[in-house]
Amino acid sequence: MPPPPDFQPATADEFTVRNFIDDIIDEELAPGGRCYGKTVHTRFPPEPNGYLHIGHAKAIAIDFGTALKYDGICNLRMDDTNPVREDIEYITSICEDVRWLGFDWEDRFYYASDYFERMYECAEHLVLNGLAFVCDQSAEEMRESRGTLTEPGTESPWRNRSIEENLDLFRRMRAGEFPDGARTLRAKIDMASGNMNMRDPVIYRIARATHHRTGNDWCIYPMYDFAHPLEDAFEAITHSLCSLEFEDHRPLYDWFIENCPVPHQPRQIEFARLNLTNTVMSKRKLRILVENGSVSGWDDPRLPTISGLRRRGFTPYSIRDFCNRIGVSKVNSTVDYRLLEHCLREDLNAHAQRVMAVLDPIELLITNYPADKTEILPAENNPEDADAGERDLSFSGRLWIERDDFMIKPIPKYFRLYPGNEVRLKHAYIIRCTGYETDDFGNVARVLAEYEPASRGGAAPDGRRIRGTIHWVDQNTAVDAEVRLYDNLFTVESPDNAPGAPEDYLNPDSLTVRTNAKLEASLAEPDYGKRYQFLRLGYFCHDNRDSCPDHIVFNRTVSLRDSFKLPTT
RNA sequence: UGGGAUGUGGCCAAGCGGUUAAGGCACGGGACUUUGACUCCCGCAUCGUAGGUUCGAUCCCUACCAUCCCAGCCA
Repeated sequence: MPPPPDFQPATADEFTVRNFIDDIIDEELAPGGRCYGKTVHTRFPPEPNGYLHIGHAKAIAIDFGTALKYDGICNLRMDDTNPVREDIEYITSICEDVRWLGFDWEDRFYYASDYFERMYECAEHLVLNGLAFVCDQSAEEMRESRGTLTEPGTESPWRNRSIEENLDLFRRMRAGEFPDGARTLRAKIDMASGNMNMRDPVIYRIARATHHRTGNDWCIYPMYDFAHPLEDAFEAITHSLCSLEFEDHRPLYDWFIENCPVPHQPRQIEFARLNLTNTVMSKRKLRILVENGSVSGWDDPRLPTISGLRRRGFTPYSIRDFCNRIGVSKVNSTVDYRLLEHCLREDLNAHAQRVMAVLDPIELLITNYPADKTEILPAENNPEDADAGERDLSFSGRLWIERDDFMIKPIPKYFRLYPGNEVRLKHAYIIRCTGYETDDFGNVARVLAEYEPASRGGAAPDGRRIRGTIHWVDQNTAVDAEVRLYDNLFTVESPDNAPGAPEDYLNPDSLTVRTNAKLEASLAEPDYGKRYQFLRLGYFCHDNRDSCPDHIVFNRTVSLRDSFKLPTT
């Protein structure tokens, strides 16, 4: 598939932070090790039943990143073994997201469903070796006989059928002779195991569901525990990296690898999945937010979905950087979302084009500036990047400035505009506030000031210090726009652990819309995928869904750090 | 006396018997500043607890405590 417009491919030199998985791999790659002489081969195996989120980004970064570190390869594989939950629509979005994140599976895009025939053969092999049996227990009976966490289960009455009968029954299961749920194929392991997964787990169920790829070819489908190790083995995966909850599935993973005729012996290694403060990460909880209208959709910019982050304006690099910085370990943890913001700002600071925009405008009238005069002032595009060049700004005596940048009676340490005070208009002139006008309601409607002609460009001719510099937009050329400001979706750090439901902690101010924003003229044409810094306000990008030339809509990706807090009114 | 795993500062996370116990984020100071941004300085831990082994333990042993995962014909 073609790369997305803001494609930033991941490179091996990004992945230098070592972790415990690398220690294991190093050992296995050494002479005499399990993988001596082999190419490290990993895979990212999403189930196509939902959208990817930043938790997946961590897994993706580990799977693809580990391959990159070792000059190995990583497959993208749709783990589509349960047709009743999966849908083709998710496949495209998953591919798009992985690609956007900067990872490349080249020609190694696979479907678990492509292995259904080989998996079936493995199952027959188990039957033939007396390691699997067809069980007639109902789901309820099976649950009852499974035992509990502290008590062993009891063996199924069908456990000791002959190999011939099992083979016959299993073939008839495949042939569609039995109704859904009537029988299962189970591995014959140990009903007394302390590990529930080893208590004769089901490996095939009967389900007449139309599979998005195999259609109605099958009426039996393999279970994850059986299918996954086989998929890995078929693809010659050396390291099957997954999250912690599969730790106690590993004995079963190994059991299938040992007992099935597979060409390779992959090893499963588990790591802790990502949790982020002030948000939720599970597909189920995200779905609730989408379906109950708490957010506008799966790509709502407040969501930690990859599509939401993309729409919000995150860069792929910042997400990869974040994944590298949080590290990889086996400790359940919740990472402060501010680390994510830090990675974002760091990337954006270096690359975002600076522009000026006023989100909550009030008029500034420069009384000693000729009424019909207009001039063009140069402005640097990015002080962090000398190659970014300059652009022209139009200036006149009638400007828009930020409401927050004026106070009738200044609070302590306020060095913006107030009667009598001097301030610099960024890139333009030094002005002194001479007064203000209010509307019928007593609100400030217009600020009056005089400019110092000799300070063109912003420098004080006598070198005196000007404490405050504010941004502005020329009324003559201003572009109207809607600007959306975002804050945490939840007011508590761990909505997952707080009493009640996450929805009880939704932040009513997670979205603030400024419908009357004024932008400098250079922003008249939408440039999707381009990131801007609105001076003193933060980083912004066009909303990739709603912004158009007739109605410009910007999203605030993240605010600038701000050590000065205006009292909240 | 079910099984599996984990415990290093507010949040992540190095450390693998001898270190002043890395680094990042956050936080608090300060410098610089035509973005109160950026950048730069400074500050910020005795390693879950209790014993033990050792000349010496965050690293080894024992016990205890806490937390997480597992009883889908989901993945």
